[in-house]
Amino acid sequence: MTVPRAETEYVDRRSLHERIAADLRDDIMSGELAPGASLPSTARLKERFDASNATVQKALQLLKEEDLVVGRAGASVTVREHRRRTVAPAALSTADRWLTEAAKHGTHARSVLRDVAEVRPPADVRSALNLPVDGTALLRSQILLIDDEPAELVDCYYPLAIAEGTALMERRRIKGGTPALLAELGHSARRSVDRISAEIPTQEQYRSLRLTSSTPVLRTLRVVHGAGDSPVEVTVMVKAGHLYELRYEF
Amino acid sequence: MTVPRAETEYVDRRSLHERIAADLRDDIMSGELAPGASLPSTARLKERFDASNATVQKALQLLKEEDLVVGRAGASVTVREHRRRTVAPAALSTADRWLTEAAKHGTHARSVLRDVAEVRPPADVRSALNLPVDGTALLRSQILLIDDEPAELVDCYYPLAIAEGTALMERRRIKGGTPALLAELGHSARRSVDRISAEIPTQEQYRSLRLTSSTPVLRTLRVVHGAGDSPVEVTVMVKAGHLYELRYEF
DNA sequence: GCTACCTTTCACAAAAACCAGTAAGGTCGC
DNA sequence: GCGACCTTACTGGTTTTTGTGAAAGGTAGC
Repeated sequence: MTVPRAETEYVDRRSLHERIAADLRDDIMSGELAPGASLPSTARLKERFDASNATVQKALQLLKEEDLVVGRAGASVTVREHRRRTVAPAALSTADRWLTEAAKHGTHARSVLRDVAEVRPPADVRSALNLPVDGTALLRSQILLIDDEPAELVDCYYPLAIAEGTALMERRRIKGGTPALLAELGHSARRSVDRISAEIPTQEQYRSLRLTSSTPVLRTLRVVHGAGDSPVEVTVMVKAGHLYELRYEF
Repeated sequence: MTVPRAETEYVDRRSLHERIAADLRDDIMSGELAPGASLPSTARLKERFDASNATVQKALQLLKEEDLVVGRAGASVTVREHRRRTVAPAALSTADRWLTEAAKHGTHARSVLRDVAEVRPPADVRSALNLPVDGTALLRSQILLIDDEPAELVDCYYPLAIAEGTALMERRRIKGGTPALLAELGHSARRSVDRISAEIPTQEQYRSLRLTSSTPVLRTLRVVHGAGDSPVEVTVMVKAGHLYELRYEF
């Protein structure tokens, strides 16, 4: 019968090995533990976190599954090469720019068109498109693969008034990219607004992005405005948190 | 003795009630379930997720702890008012701008100076400041409170060459804000670069921000460049993921 | 080859997650 | 006020996870 005090006693409810992993992960991601460096030994970590051998091991197991560290029996657990993919909004704007960008870094990237359909978009997209509650839009759903690993989910929504009768409605890749096509149609982008948030992945996202443990996702809701500031395209991009970093300059 | 197939069988390893909470949370955050709306009944959720009564309740319990929903016995579990705080980079630049911004929205915000000290900054900050591995910088660590709830951790790092002998080194609030002071010192901001990532909170962050369940955090590493493009200030901002949304326009 | 240090693995107690079912009691439309 | 539907709470029982401690076995320097 423990009596929790209101303010003073605030505890982390995650399991011990998750907490240990969280702190070590931060040391790695912040660069405190650089790639190639060794983590403190199990004995040392036992001390630092006041945990048992196996619990520390389980924490390390999590980091291994995230491909952050490798352990060799007898030697030490070392930090792997893990540079996060930095992506600036300009590079984001089309999947194609993306692909060429990736090629420069020696990685193989490709996008797969998952679905093209007229759907009732989620409420936040709907309001960005100025649609009524029962309004529909054209959805082009893609998934980006880097070295054949799923890396990002991209859902592009277009107003039907714009998409109707164009190549956008066809279930195949747009040659030259959608921005070029939209520009041809007289809807070139004048202004873009990104809204970024960190989310806990849904089951769908978890499976599609092949996430491990409790990785968060980075969600970007992009509204592209055309002439007269009317919305031309709304894109929802969901990336695995540990793979990406967004870069904005101003 | 189950034989896991390599590619096809990829499963979500989170506990069932966490997965249920994740999907419901997405319905709420995307606006699918608007504030005031009722969630499906326990019986319906049991069906939808193929779970038992108690498991569904546990999922709902998580959402209640996040203040996303309220349940009244007999009636239904309804979505609470939860508008996320949207914050644009301009409004971010000083804690003071922040405070006046908050006042406009009828909320009470204040910042507490936690610490002022010369420290060896984390590696990513260090490299942004062009410091050697053993270099130090001045840290001004603050925490932002909104309605007396911790909302954001702000760590500002300044090169010693700039901070030395100025009010920055004193353990008290800067009148007029640090940007104004820096400008006076001849280090006005010419260019800023933000790098945004989603992270799993460390134990420190978890406790300081009073996080619940497995909420991620939104981390912004801002590098402010002055004349000659030399770094004048590096700020690390860590916000609770469910409270914030970043907005960038270009 | 020896030794110190390290990771890894195994056996086992305690805790929790989960299920099925039941029951108490609140809310709302009729 | 009645009944349908709802949230909440509790029981008992199985399975999985979390945690501990000790032992097995690899690595590297001497």
